[in-house]
Amino acid sequence: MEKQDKKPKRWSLEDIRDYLSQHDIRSSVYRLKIFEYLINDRTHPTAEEIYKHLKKELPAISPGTVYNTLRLFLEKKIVQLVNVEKNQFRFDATLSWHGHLKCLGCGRVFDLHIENLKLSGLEGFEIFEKHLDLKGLCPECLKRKNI
Amino acid sequence: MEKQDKKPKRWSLEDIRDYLSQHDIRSSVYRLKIFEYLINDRTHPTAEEIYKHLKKELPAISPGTVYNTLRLFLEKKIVQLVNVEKNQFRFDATLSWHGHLKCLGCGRVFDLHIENLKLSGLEGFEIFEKHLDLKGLCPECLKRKNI
DNA sequence: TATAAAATTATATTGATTATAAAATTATAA
DNA sequence: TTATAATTTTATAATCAATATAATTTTATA
Ligand SMILES: [Mn+2]
Ligand SMILES: [Mn+2]
Ligand SMILES: [Zn+2]
Ligand SMILES: [Zn+2]
Repeated sequence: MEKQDKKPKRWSLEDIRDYLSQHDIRSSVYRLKIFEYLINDRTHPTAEEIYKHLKKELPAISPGTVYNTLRLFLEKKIVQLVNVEKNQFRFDATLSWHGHLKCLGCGRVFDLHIENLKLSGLEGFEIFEKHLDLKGLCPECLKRKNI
Repeated sequence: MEKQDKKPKRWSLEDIRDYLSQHDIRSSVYRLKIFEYLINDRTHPTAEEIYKHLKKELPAISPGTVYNTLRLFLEKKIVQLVNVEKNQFRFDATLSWHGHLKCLGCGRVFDLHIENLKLSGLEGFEIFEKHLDLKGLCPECLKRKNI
C-alpha cells in the first residue's frame, strides 16, 4: 500500500474564534477570514495577496486592515514570516518547524519536511527562530521548461 | 592538542582584482574596497554599513555606488544575500554553504557550520539556493542579560 | 440608551532600494 | 598626445511595501 499524504484538517470559523481567543486576540469578521485563508489554503500569501483574495468576498475590506491584522498575528505569535521574497513579507499560520521552497517558475511556495538538521558552533547560544528557505523550480515548471 | 580554528586568509587588493576580472567585473577603487570589506571583515553588513565604513577612508563615496556595486556583485554571483533582517539586505562574499545566526542583543551575524541537513519531499525539484537563518542570543549577550 | 473601548478606514509618511540623467573617469583609437 | 567612446560615479527623483495617524464605524458594557 502506498504511503498516503496526511490530509490537513480544515479549520472552521468556530475553531479559529477559539484559537484567537486563546491567544488574547479579539475576533472580527476580517480577522477570522484572514486567519482562515492562511491556515486552510496554506499558500504563504503576501499581505497584498490576502487583500485581493478577501476583497472578492468582502469588498469593503481595506489594505490597512490586512496589514494591521498580520502585524497583530505576528505580535501574538500565531503566524510566522516566510523569507523567500526579496521585498515582501509572506505569512504562514503553520508554526511547526518546516522549511520552504519558492519555485522561481510559478511563484508557489512549497512546504518542506526537515528530517534532520545538525549545526555546530552554537554552544552557548540561545535560539528563538529558525528559517530554512530554498529557491528552485518545481517538477511542473521543470517539465514545462523542457518541452 | 586542541582543534585549532582555521584562520581565513586575508585577500589582497590584487587577489580581488583578479577575482573580479575572472567574473567579468571591471575593477575600480570602490569595487575593490567594497569587496575587500565583505571578504576580509565578514560581518555581513548592510549597504548602509558598508557606506559608513568606507566613507571614513574614502569620503567622496556616495551611497548610490554602494547600491550599484552590490547589485552588480549579486548579478555576477560573487556575493549572496543574507536573510536575517526584516527591511534591509545583508551581504556575504563567502559563497560556501553555511547558515547564519543574528543575535538580537548585539545585532551581530554569526556564521554557522551545517554538519547535516536532510530534507524530504524534494523529489523532482531543482534547487538553486539554500538559506538557513536563525535568530537568538549570543553567549556574550546572554551573560550580560543574566548579570 | 449612553458611554467607553476597539477595530477599521482613508490618508499621509517612512525608508531602503531602484531609476534616471548629468558629470567624471577610464579605455581605446587615431 | 589628443580625440572619442564606454564605463563608472554622483546627485536627485521615483518606487513601493509597510507603518503611523487621526477620523469614523463598530462592538462591548454600564
Ligand atoms: Mn509553511
Ligand atoms: Mn556568512
Ligand atoms: Zn513551479
Ligand atoms: Zn550578541
